[in-house]
Amino acid sequence: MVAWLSAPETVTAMTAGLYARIYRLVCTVPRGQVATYGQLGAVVGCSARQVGYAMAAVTDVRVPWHRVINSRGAISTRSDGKPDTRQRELLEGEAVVFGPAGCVDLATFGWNGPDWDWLVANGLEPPQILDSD
DNA sequence: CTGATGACGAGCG
DNA sequence: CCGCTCGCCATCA
Repeated sequence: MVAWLSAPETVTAMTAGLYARIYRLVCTVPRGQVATYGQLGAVVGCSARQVGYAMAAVTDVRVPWHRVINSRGAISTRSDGKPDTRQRELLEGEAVVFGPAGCVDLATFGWNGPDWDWLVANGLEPPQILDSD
């Protein structure tokens, strides 16, 4: 499952750490659902910016990057200042509905987060487990 | 090491 | 709801 690091020699060491976790997490987002940058960042322990930065660096086609949108439920613009139309097409192909404002209803299509088993399997402590006493 | 850069997010008017 | 500012922090020159 590390095929996206097919050329580690041409990639800086960082991609093997944070980016790999982000990509692996994105791969767990089921079809027909969407996750936000901040949500993913909260799981892997980084800011939403880093998640967006990681998505920009995705090259592996197996990573469902199109299921990652911003907190408003809209598709973030690329460096061009325009949203990637391909992303919307892919999501609509998974029965994800866009509202009149070009936004997805996160209450309906929002991802609930990774399973506990996934977190443990990836060596991540479940977030927000504040058992007082 | 220093400074600039972003597929972001929360606030504010 | 819309546009703008500021904080965020890994990455890059």
